[in-house]
Amino acid sequence: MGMIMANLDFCTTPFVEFDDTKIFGTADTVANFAKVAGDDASLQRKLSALQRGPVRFYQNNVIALNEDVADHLMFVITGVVRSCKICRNGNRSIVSFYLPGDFVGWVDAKLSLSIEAATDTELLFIKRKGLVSLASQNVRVANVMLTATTNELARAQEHVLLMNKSAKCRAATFLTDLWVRLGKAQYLDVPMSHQDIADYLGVTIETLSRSITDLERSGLIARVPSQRRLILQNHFGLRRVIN
Amino acid sequence: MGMIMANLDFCTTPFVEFDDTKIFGTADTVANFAKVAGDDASLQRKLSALQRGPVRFYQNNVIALNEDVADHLMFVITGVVRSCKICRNGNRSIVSFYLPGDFVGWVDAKLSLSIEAATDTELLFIKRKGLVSLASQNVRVANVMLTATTNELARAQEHVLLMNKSAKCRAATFLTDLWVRLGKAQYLDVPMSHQDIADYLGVTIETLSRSITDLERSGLIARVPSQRRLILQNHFGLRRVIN
DNA sequence: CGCTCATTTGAGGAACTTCAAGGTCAGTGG
DNA sequence: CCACTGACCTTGAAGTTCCTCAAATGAGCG
Repeated sequence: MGMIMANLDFCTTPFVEFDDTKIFGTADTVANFAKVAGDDASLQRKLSALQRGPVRFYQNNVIALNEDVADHLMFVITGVVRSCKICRNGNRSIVSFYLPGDFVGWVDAKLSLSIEAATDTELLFIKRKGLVSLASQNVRVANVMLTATTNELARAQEHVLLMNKSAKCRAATFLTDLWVRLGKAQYLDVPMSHQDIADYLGVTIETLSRSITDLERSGLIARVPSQRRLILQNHFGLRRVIN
Repeated sequence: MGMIMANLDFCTTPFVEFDDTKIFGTADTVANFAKVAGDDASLQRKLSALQRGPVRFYQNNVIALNEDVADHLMFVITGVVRSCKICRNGNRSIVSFYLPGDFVGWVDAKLSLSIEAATDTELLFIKRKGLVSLASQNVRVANVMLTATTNELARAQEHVLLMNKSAKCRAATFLTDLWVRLGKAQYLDVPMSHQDIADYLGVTIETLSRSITDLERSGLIARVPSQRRLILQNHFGLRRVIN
């Protein structure tokens, strides 16, 4: 089964695999936590003993504050999850988006982020300690955990790099990476709101809008009216902007 | 032994501990990789079999390109290491600083960063595969790895958050966190150059200089002339700026 | 249609960068 | 001891990017 690990947000290189077996789902589909176990039926049972759910959340529901995730990790099955922080002056920053196949909640407490549903979403809740102790008995589980954390680390580092670029570059990078993650389809249907994207990219919604309009005027992308749907037209040109 | 895990860069909450035993060194001292093993002599031997070094690098030496770190992880014993990227227009971004007790190189390949010595430094090179397989036999090693990666992830996420603040706030945050990490001594001796700090904070060196001068004029910090030495005078005021 | 919410557009202002020059300090050689 | 040098940091003035505030437009829905 050529399933792809949804390694998640949008400033990162496309697909990540664990071992030789690609696991989890693509971004626009459904991920399956049991696949962490591969064909090992006994391990599958142990894994499912750790999980609760799937639990459904609607757009903009708060799923957890990460003070609360000390006991549980989350696993995204469908939809998009965001982790964000609102600081005293009212500004919101989105630290990360999580797509199907991603684990949420590696980082507990330290920074107090809010885990929220960016779209309607379904999640599994997984007992953290159980998973950790399973990992110390099973190489496959340990590797999945290490891969998941280092992948998220890589994405966070790319995010830091992105914040040093111009607004237009940030927008072009975001859209291109999203398009790649969603399987390079003809149309790019953006699942999250402009406000979410703006808060992720560290610009205002007005600046984001202007950046996208700018990309459109340059012929790099086109918009299908009346939907959050785009077409990336000039990949070479986009690559030039991104760099 | 009340040793503190040097969890590294400067936008993060102060001290992180693993298990009940605090390991590694403080930032201004020397870290010891063998302490990962605790009192287990057999494990200590296995760990030291994986390591090469310590290897010494001088300031601004390139230690590795992270395409090269597929086989090896690094462990900082003394000094400060930076990971950075220079993009086509010549701008340099520093993604992270690593202090004694930190592991460098969890993220291989994906984003092509350069690992460099921000000060004179001593490193251990550790066989990645050996450590990973050791972790699947030993809970303690597995936990150290998970803690190290999630700590670095937390720092990277704080870094993202920091990039959405004003230049003055970024500078105040950086200096305060650095002061905490260095043990809250009377003086804060900044180990890295202003250029490095500026590239880490995503501002120009001029803006950084103006921000620091501004903090000084407000009486929040004071400078000891002729050295990279500061005194944080008004912690309450700094906290107000940081937020 | 009329409402609401999301996005777009415009004009002015603030924050930061760029460019250019000056200052400080440690090391070096006279 | 002093001048010279180079690395590093600071300061000033002008320019650019992005933000803020305000208003208009568009999309979805009863």
